[in-house]
Amino acid sequence: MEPNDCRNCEIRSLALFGEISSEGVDQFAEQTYQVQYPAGATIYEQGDKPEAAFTLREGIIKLVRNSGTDRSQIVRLLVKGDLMGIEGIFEEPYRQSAIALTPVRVCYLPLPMLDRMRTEEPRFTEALLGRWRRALNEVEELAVELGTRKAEERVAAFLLHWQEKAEHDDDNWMPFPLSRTELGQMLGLRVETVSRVLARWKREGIFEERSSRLRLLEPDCLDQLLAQGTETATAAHRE
Amino acid sequence: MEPNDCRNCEIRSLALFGEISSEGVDQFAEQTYQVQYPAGATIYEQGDKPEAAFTLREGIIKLVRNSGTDRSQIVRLLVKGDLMGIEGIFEEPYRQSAIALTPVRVCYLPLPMLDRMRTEEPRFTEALLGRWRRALNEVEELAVELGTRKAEERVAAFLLHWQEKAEHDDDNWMPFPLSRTELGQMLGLRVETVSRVLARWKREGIFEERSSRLRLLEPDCLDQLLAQGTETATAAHRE
DNA sequence: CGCACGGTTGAAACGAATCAACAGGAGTGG
DNA sequence: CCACTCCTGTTGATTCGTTTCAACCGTGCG
Repeated sequence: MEPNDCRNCEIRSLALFGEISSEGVDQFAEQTYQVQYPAGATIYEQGDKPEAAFTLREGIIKLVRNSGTDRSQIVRLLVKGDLMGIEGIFEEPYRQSAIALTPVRVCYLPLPMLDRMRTEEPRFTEALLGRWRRALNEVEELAVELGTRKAEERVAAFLLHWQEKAEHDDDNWMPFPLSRTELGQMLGLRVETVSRVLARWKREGIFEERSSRLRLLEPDCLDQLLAQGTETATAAHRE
Repeated sequence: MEPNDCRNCEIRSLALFGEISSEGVDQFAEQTYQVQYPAGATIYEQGDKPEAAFTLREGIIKLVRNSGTDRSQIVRLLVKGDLMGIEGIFEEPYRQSAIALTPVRVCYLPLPMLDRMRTEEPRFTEALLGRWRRALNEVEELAVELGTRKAEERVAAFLLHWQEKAEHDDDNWMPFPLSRTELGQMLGLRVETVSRVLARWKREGIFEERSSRLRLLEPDCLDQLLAQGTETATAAHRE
């Protein structure tokens, strides 16, 4: 819990400060703190009054929206460099809960500091804009999957997207910290459905899994599966 | 197709310029134009290279995302004052197609002008931020509906939300310019399913419909329907 | 007048949810 | 150290909801 050296942050290029001048960063750095949470911890809860936003430095976080239903929906997965909880600068309660899927390290960015940045650093607002835009894009994509694809396709699409997004190390092994239930909460499916699909694909050698990591062996297989839903779309371009 | 008097625009309080000083508005006003489109017209198409953004002055527009599938997904409905196509200022192709559901009037906001505004008017970026934030919120809500609710509930939720969003005139009649097919494209359902639900509700006197307008007679009925899915959630707050 | 299109309805097929049971591993307490 | 429980993943059988296929109606339009 001590002030950061944000100027030399190893993920600064990814993070919010990456888009702000080094001198600009320095004056704010001392007001931020790094915090760690174990897997399963709640960083903040939907509906709570925000006192800070967070940059994710290490680990993976799910943003969960609870809504009326007994089923909750994961609306986004965050990886290194992602920003969360920034809705606070609009005097708005947190719109989702942020829950660690792995042990995580986050930067704690107090709201008053962010408010000052917003007025003093024009680039800051620009940076936020870019983030919000990308977030919107991701959620829209999720909505499309949920609205137009069936179970198998959703799982396939997820795995392929996730491979892009998550940092797959040396030999295509990527982190896969979601339980079957959670994957279901992301894709609008029940545990059993997810389990069946994955179990079958594992048998068929389409991917392998080891201690919360996963590797696609036949990504083309999944591509094809998605392409099948597409064939009419490529031929006739209307609907 | 002649320059606007944006300063005295009757919807300025809603629109993008509402958050910018009157003097600021004037210097940009002469570069904007009003354009009309008939129902069914495409204002812009997903994937195209943007040359402008648009403010919707009158009418209703759907934002449609085409994705791989043969089914397309409506990701948002726009009403008076809403902004669309602003992703252009990031050198990004349009992410959805914008299609008029009714005859519409829009303001044409050329990209070069918006670029200048972005650098010269700090409040402009702020204004965008607010809009992006609200859009994200809406799409997240859509994703939750798609992921967690079944057909009937989705339709009910839509009608209730739409009543909030659309301007219901004197006696609760609201515009309802969507075909059953389109409502299906919004809610991830097929025409027949939507039709069945609505037809039944109409028989049961839950709402009435007249020439693209609709009035809820028993909104409480729909509320209850949504609440049923909720009961476990209010009792036990986890899942 | 005939045709196309949007909405409606029925019957059958299909996909996913639900219910139920079990296996394996982690953690606990005797 | 073993017995027990709890939790996650798996699998099967059944039920339920939605899609699909098909037919029909009414309306607007060429």
